[in-house]
Amino acid sequence: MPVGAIPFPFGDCRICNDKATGVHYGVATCEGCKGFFRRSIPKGEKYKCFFGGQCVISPQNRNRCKACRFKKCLDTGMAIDGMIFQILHSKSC
Amino acid sequence: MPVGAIPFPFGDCRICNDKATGVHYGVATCEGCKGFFRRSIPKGEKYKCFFGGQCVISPQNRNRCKACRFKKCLDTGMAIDGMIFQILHSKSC
DNA sequence: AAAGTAGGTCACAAGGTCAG
DNA sequence: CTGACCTTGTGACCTACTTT
Repeated sequence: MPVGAIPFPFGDCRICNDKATGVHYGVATCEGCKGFFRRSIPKGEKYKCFFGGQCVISPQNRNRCKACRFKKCLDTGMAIDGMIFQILHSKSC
Repeated sequence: MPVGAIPFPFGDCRICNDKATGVHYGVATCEGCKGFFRRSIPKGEKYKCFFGGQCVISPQNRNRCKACRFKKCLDTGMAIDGMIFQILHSKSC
C-alpha cells in the first residue's frame, strides 16, 4: 500500500458494517463476509434462523446466525454469476 | 475521443458479445477476449470444460469456462501468426 | 498527419490457503 | 468454520509501432 493511501476506500461492509476490503461478488464487503458467501453457495439452503429471522448482523455477532447473514448477502445483491448453478447440474466432459 | 465519435464502431465481440474495441488477432473482440487470447496461447492445451463443452459465452460468465472461451476464440478464427495450427491439433475440452 | 493494432501494465477481484 | 493473507487471472488503459 502506498504511503498516504486511504486504508478502506470502499467504506463499510454492506453485510455486517465491518470495514470493506473491496467489491466482492458485486457488493462492498469485508473478507469475512466474502469468504462466508463463497463457502455458502453450495449449501445455503440448509441454513436456518433460530431467532425469528430478523437478526441484525454486526462484526461481533455475524457468526451467530448463518441464515440471516446469508439472507442479507442475497438481499444485498451478492451473486456468483447466476446461471452457473444450473450449469453445475450438468455433466462434465 | 473526438466529440460525436461513435464509441464502438466495431460492433459486438464475436466471442462474448460485449462491445468490441477493434479487430484483435483477426477478429473483432473486446479488450477482455483480446487479452485472454494472448495469455492463452502458451497454455491453451491445459484448459478443460467442466460443464459439457457447450458453454454459451457472455460478458457475465466469460471467465467461468476458459476451455469454451478459448475454443470459441479458435473457432472464430483468432490467430497469432502461424502457431495457431499446432494448437488446433492438440486437445481442448 | 491520422487511424488502428500488438503487446505491456497493473489495480482489482476470484478463489485458495491454513492457523486458530 | 472463520477470515486474514496469498496467488493468479482479468481487462481497461497505455505506449510503440505499422500502415495509409
